[in-house]
Amino acid sequence: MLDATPRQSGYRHPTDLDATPRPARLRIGTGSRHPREQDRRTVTDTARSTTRYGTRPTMKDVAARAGVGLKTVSRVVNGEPGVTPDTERRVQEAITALGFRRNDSARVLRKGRTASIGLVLEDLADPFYGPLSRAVEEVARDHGALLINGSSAEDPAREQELVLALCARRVDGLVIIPAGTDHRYLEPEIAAGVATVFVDRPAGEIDADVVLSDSFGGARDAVAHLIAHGHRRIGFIGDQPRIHTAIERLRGYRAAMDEAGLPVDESWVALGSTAPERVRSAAEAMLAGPAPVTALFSGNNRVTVTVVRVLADRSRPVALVGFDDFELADLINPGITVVAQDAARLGRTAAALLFRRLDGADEPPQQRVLPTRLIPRGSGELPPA
Amino acid sequence: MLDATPRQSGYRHPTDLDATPRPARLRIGTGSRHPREQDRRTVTDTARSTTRYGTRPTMKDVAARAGVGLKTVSRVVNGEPGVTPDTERRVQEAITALGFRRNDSARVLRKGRTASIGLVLEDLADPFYGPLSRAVEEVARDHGALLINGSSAEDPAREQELVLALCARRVDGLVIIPAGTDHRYLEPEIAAGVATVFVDRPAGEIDADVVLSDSFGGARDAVAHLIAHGHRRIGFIGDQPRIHTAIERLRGYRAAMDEAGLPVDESWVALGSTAPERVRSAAEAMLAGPAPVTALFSGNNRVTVTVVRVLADRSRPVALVGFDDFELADLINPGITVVAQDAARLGRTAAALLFRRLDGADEPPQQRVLPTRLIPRGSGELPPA
DNA sequence: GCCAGAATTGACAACGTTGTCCAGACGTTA
DNA sequence: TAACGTCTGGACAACGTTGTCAATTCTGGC
Repeated sequence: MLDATPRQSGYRHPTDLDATPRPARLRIGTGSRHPREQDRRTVTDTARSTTRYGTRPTMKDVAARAGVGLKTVSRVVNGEPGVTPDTERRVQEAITALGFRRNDSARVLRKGRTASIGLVLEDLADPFYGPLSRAVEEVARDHGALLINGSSAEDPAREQELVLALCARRVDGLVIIPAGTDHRYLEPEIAAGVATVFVDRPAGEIDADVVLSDSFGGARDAVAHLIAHGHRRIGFIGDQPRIHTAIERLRGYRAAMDEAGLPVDESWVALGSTAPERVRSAAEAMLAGPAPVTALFSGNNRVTVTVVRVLADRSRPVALVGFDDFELADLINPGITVVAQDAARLGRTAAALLFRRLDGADEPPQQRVLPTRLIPRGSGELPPA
Repeated sequence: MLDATPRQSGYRHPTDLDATPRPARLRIGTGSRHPREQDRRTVTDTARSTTRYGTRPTMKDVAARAGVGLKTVSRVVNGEPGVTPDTERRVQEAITALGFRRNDSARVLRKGRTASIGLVLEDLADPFYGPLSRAVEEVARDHGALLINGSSAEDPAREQELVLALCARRVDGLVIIPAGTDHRYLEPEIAAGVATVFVDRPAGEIDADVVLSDSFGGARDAVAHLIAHGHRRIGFIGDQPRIHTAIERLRGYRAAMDEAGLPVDESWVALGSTAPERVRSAAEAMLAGPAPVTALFSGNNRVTVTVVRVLADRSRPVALVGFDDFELADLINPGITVVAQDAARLGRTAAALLFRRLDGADEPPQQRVLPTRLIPRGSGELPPA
């Protein structure tokens, strides 16, 4: 696990994300620029070609070409008032001729704001996070900000690495789907004004805004639904117990069983990796033996998919309710009954909260819990076999 | 459509992405910092609190606190040699005490490289792009770079806006899934050394690296597969003709029909929006009438999903092959036969090419075409009804 | 034609970092 | 002890932009 602060020995630039010893470094196409060349800018502007490789015109170049002062160029570029049409035209021509584009790095340095926010999630390739990320992006766009995102791969160390790299880039705010359980490393950042909102799972050991789905309630509904359809032996396969939602959903499962006065055999509960092999063996274990479960509740979309495959291989029908909706769930036969959470809404809500903070809202950290929705499609309404 | 270069009247900062007139601006929590306050840094370091809101310690602060020079702090932070262990320890303590984190904006400005790349795609929420984005991210991570991504929503103006905003941030390279057909606006950027790789669709009007899937070949295989199973009247529903892959897949469709000596009734071909309603009505039109098609070839995953829904509502079986694989395609009954392209591999290939360029590879632009794979699952093997 | 006041313009100093280069401190050798 | 390297540390000037503020040019009214 990386330290939150730089060390000398073995210290790596926070953006040097590669863990391999390979000395992979970015280099621009021109190779390392000899320092003496840095003075090239002082040659007459006619010596500079628009297409000179690896060199970009600056406002100074534009100013020289247009025969105006540096600040005037800045004014034109930023649409500030106080420039005569004639001057503006000359500057515009120079800008076009040189292919100038303002260097936002310098702007950021000067202004102190980056108009960008960071999103750290588990895996962008997961169909649950795509819409969430897109929703955050849209809100950011509405506020004129860009989105930088990174996947933690459910690894706390990598999460921290990413978050700190984003902080070093001076993102204005962070939306985090936490992998780790201790976020005290964020304290100096938050104190320094980086707005931070956690999504899907609460922050660990610090007080911060959180937007959650109602995992407990959704899970309880799901299991109650199965019970209502006559099931007594119900299995639960969930994610690693380190993950908050997994625990909450397990709690919901137990609550529903408890409320119905049903005992829970511990062999009916499997928390762990969502890797297909593990889920498969867990499901098969629950479905074997003299008193197999007659229904399964799966803790997230990845688990559900694997369980569906397992059940497809069997003749005896087994009821199934999955947490998370997924595309085409209605086209499988029977349709898969799910507890749907609205990923896009999670993202939108979190991003809206973030920008409220950035706009100066000074309220205590809040926790928002979004409701889930049970969608019956057939698999959850199968009677016990 | 935005100009490629700044104008005064109505000019918007390239990162001011919102198209609405609302004056949405980022503001940090502390409100606008009065310029006079900028001198606060010269007060004694004991006056600064670690948790002072909205203010971040700089190397200068660390240096003052550790009683060393500025450059020494820089050396420690960057793990450069030439610092005694004792000095290093003092600096480390100051860093920790102040919660210092290097400001990468300043670093970027000084060094000229950002160690970040941009990815512009159509829609992050599309399950095809999630894995692609993740693959690009992984390669970037291996090279110590961060990924900034944006969705163009298939709008050329928005694509350009995004790309130029990324250029203003001085990303080192760009991976673009183009929405537009004219990328000459990128010429100055490429000339300035921004490595650029296009993915999924070729660049318009400029010469650049491209990584594609074999749309033509994949489509031809798909349709030939249907023909081999006895179909003579085959419909094709694809994306907008503006999109390169749509055209290529149509070409593949025609080629297969042609090679089999089959005529193509123009009512069997529908290119246009992939919005569900449109696809639905297109499919229903092809399936109606006295000589309906007996098989459908759908041009991408969104189309396929809608077509599957349409076919699920009908009693007469209709064969279907879809371009793009998707999760659970095997669990629908019958399983959906698809032409699979490897989105992750597209992303990996493109990113690898990009970093080759950044590492100084000086080859002419190249085009890579990745093969597709026909996966028979049942729906494509149905005989004509 | 002259002056006040407004409008335009540009010089300059930050922003926080890193590269260069020089000044001391220290240890070694003659 | 003097002369010589080597090692450490720091002063300083960039990087490209924007905020301040003063200088300059224009305008209109007399």
